Amino acid sequence: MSDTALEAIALRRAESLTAIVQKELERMIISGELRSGERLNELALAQRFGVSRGPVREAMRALECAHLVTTKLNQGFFVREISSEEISEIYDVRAVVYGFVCSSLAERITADEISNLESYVQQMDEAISSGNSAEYYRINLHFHDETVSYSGHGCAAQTYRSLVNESHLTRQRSLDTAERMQESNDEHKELVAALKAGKAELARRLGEDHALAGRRRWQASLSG
Amino acid sequence: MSDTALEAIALRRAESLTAIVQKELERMIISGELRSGERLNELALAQRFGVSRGPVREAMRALECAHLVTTKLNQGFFVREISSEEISEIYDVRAVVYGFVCSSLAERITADEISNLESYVQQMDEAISSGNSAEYYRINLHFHDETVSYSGHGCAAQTYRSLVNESHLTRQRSLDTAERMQESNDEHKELVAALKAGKAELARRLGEDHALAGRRRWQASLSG
DNA sequence: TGGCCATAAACTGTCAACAATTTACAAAGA
DNA sequence: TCTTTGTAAATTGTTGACAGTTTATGGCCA
Repeated sequence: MSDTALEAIALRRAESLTAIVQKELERMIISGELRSGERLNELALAQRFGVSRGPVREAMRALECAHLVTTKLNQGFFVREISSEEISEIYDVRAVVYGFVCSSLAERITADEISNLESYVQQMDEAISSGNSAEYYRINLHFHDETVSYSGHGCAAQTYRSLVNESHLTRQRSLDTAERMQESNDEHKELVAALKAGKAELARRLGEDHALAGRRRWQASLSG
Repeated sequence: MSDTALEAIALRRAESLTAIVQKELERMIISGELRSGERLNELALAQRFGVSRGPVREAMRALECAHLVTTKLNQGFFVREISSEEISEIYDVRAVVYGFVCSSLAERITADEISNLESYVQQMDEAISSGNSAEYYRINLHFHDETVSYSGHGCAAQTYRSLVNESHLTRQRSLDTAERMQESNDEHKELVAALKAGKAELARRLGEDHALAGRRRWQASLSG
């Protein structure tokens, strides 16, 4: 059988409509394409995706469990509206989980991984220099996602990513000034240095503090 | 309108079939009524609950997101099989989250809440005396659930409970010997004392250590 | 003009049916 | 006896339809 035929079969078998719809809805919510509090019309979404309501409802049940949408009986699904208090709480839990991830990582990180992280830090510095906050935001997300990947701790990674996903429900972007971006990236540098030195307890504290500092920057961006 | 009629309407409106089925499936999985790795026949379950396959599938999608079931395309849903490594990882994250919960709680716990916790500790001592490990297990779960409730931290509570739920996928019960139960309850006593004294950092450490000691007891029960 | 009620439209919750795939089973051949 | 192959049964993935609820519309009356 040809490779392309095998690929076609693999693609066909790769995932259900529910999985595809779920990913796309998640993307639309996180990106803000679907706004906070917005009602999700099942039929309209189904037609947009070219599927029936069944897969759409299944996808929404999964997103409900992930706290990205809520449901009211006989009224349907809504993009979750998240309060400042809830965001603040997420930062708390993210902080201790990320602290744990960093301490674990300090004891197992490889030379390649360190150089990757250093590269991201440099790219973020460049993004700051060119005033490209969107680019900084993107690399910053990737930097943290890579650290949790490198930690090799599946449960911590899942927990962390789930909390980050929830955080995206606020459209407030805290890293929008050069000053805050620089502050944040300086913390990255300290953290990477601790990871490189294999100082687990220091990395834990720096990781935790970085998340909590992120909350302070977010809070500052609320008033500013 | 009569009270009973209002109640009936309230009940009718309270939740969807999906929510009811989800709760029941969750209970059946956690209790072990549905075994690890077992395939979940949609039609059979639907008929058992007296509903159609739609609500059953929606419930399973939510449980999939909660990591209680997995899915294979065209093969359906299965109760998640969890490895020792995964259980061990869950203990790690539970530990840091529970440590955070305890430190928060130390700074806000009320006198009533303290006396409740003390009461649970005493009940657990009695369960040990009478050799009732099932009762100990039950109260122990409740004790920890109450501490996270009292913390008032919704996100930490949800995260903790979700992890505890996953833990239940292992049918291994670590608190099956009087020695381990006593050890565990002694830690409870220390923790409650720290909470009572308002010592946040100590409570954090004791909460975290208690969870990690729980893992050691679980590991001991594996070999023993 | 503004509020209220009746009616129609839209939408959700649920179900039953169909198509496609997987699994079980039995017969045929080595 | 052990594969292998082909067929039937069972099961999943998906769809469309129906009932009940909610929301929107419009006329009526104060």
